[in-house]
Amino acid sequence: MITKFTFNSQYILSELPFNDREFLEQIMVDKKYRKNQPIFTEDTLPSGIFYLQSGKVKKYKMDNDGREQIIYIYNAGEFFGYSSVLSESTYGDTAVAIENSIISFITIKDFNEILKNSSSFSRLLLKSLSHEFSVLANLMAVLSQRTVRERVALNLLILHDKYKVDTIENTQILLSRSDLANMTGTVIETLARVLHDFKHD
Amino acid sequence: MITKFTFNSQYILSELPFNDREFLEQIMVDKKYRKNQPIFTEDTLPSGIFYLQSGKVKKYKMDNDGREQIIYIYNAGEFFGYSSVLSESTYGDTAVAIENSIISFITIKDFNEILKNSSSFSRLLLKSLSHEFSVLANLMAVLSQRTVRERVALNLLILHDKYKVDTIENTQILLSRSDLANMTGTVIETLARVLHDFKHD
DNA sequence: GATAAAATTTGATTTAAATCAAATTTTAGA
DNA sequence: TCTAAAATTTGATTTAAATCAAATTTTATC
Repeated sequence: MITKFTFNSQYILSELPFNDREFLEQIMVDKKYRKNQPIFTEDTLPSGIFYLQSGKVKKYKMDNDGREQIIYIYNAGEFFGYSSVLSESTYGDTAVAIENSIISFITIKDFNEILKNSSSFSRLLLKSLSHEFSVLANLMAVLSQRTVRERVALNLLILHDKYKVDTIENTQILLSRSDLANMTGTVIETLARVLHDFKHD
Repeated sequence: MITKFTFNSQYILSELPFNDREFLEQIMVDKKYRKNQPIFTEDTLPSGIFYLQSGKVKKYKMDNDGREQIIYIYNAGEFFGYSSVLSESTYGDTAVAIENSIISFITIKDFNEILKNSSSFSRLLLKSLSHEFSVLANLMAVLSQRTVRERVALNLLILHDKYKVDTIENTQILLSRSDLANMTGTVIETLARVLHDFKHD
């Protein structure tokens, strides 16, 4: 059920043939990002794609009034920022590290190179992107049809899954109220009230 | 601006190398669909992909209470239903013809064949799918951040573009109130009121 | 460790939009 | 063309959630 709301590009690296994977790992360049540090910004041209080695990254769209709608929160092992490169357009959203993160970068040139040479890679990307498309469609339906309470509950489930470590009991969701509100599509006051109510259950 | 909200897979056919296009057009099988006839249904397994020769098709998700959220309305020249095949999953939504339509069908077998043999085709699909992903992200932000009035106005612009014929003046949006409401994420009563208000402007 | 700043919670009020209900108009079928 | 059914509009009311405001708690900095 939760898979309807989570991307799964993690399998790209693991399912890639050895040679392709070797090449990819050689050309990736790691960089550390501190919490709150931007990775790319809406409406700018992409210079490559990203692979999240560790940490968490939020991707959001900002409206005219400065309200942000979080589209997705990426977890370790996921590729991101590739759809703008593939569609040959500017970034449609902004990506910011919400924890200290280590992110690998692959230049457009290298990305196109591997895309050209590896049909496995492009096939895996197509598969991953198709799933991501369905996730956004599911999120769309939730945003328009479910109440704030239901959306908060769903997002807590999704986040629990993303933040889970060794044992389920130890899972802590280290996310600000404003990020959770911006994921859910509500304001922080309403979110605080809903969370308060949930504690009685 | 409107391009942020419209798919553009039309270019796939036109940009395809001659041989690939020939092959594709040979294997496509046309079928007529009457208004309101379903094309595929949520949670069923895909047996191929579709190309809309003429007419209009809505794709929507149904929630438990029977409310539908329209994800997209396809126009002539667009491919659809391919993301479920690519992600190797069941259909995440239901497609229904909202006008009498002619739709070409390509079996999974043939689709995978051309995908394997034509790097142009897979590259074009990747490009198209990436754009479609960004469209859904944009729609998500609109659904969560804009008022009903704003969403209705935006959807009228989008539909005007989809329904436009020879001259702009002749454009008629032949879409039921309930479909427009389900696109906008509202109920028909509210939609009727908003449209009433718009007529004074 | 004290203090300021930021984040979160709680309270009161407003508002946009849904719901419920009924009237009117349009469409389709006999 | 008449009639019934479906679609749309209009009206009254309710409700979920946003907004405005202030208090409290947490976090970061000197």
